[in-house]
Amino acid sequence: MDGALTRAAIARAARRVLEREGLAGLSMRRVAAELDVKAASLYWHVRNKEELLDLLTDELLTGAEPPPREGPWRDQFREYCLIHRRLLLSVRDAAKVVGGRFVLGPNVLRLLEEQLDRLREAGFTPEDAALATYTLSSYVQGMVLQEQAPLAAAETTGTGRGEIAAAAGEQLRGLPAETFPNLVAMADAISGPAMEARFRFGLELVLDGLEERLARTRAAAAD
Amino acid sequence: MDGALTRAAIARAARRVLEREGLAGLSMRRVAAELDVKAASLYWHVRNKEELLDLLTDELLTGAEPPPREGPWRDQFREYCLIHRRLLLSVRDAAKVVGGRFVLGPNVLRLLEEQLDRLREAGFTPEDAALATYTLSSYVQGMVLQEQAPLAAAETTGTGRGEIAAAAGEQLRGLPAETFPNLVAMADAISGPAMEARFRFGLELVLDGLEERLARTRAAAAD
DNA sequence: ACCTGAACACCGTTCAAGT
DNA sequence: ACCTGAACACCGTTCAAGT
Repeated sequence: MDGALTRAAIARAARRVLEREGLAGLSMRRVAAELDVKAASLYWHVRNKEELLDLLTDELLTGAEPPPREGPWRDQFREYCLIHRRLLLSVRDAAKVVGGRFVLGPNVLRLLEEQLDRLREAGFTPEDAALATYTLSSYVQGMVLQEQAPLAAAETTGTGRGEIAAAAGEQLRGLPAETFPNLVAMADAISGPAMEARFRFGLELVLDGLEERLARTRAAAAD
Repeated sequence: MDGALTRAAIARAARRVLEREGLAGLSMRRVAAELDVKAASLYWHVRNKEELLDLLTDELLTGAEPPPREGPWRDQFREYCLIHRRLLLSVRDAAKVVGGRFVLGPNVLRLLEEQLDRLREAGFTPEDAALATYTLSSYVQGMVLQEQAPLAAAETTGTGRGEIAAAAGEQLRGLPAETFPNLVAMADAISGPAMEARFRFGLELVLDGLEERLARTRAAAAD
């Protein structure tokens, strides 16, 4: 089934290389080698590396299954975002690949369509529904980008992943207290919270905001 | 003043190269050339390119001035985020450089200290203040990353920047209406809103959520 | 229509050698 | 202490040539 050299096969091969070698190791030559082919061959199917990364971006969303369509919309969208986060986290450097890329691939379209449908059903206006999806996906992407950053840093410096947070705490505590009183005093509060807790905090803020917005929409419609 | 080859001078040179050539054109050799020096020389001051990018990340925040410390905290933080956004937008590929990088440079520390101070004064707990800054900066970064993406795409494809949004709208409208009813029907609502409007929408959601959170904190404290 | 060999102009990084 | 020349092992991309 992998015999044919197609765009889909190239995307899957790129994914395997990314998982194994990271973004820095993702070269046209290695993706080609993964497919037992020479680098130049890829250029028949793909304009350049940018386009290959676009294919890879949609490929990375392949496993994404929407949460069950039951219960309050708020719970559904919390799940949506947690799933999105876990998916990105599950592949090395995934957020860096996806971030800053404008792709309307089949998986993106499928997920977007489903989200918009649920938001409309919940009572959001078309404009608010569209804007809500932008907000949520940007937040998830920005947050996972931050979350995967220390891991990348740990790789280059050779330090362990968990130690990075502790090291950050140390660094903050060691700052001059005259110029950075808050950073010193709040060192634990800053470096302490686990990544998932940080993620959930902001997520609930956005969901709170959306709920208020929906309430106002309904009140206006009732007039 | 630029005679000495220091880490600060290297960071400034990297910024100039980034603005002129973009992230793809930012090579050790070009940064070195910008300083009338050979690439190998940089390695005396900097471990590797990753570390140079870390320096550049903090350098990119150099011009960031906090908004005046007056009026409601909510207005102050709206301004903070708008400033942060404009700053990133003002340098080509800035979001891609900053994103996914864990840097506690002088500028980051200075801005973070100031933000935490204002949040504490507004009545947030240390934990909530720390979490709020994570949420806001992740959101800004994720959003600007999206915003700079079409520009990057326009460069490689040769299309104009404004046309990209229109093209996205066209693409959505042209989708099969049976499988993507919402994407087709809402094509305008999705591709229409200007970038700053999209940014402000999500920003107000987060600020709404923070306001609620603060109200609850105060209610609990009053008991 | 699809793949390859060979080449071009670049990379990041190292290290012995210079001053 | 700081910079360079020269080299190494890679890159992305092109294109004439093969089948």
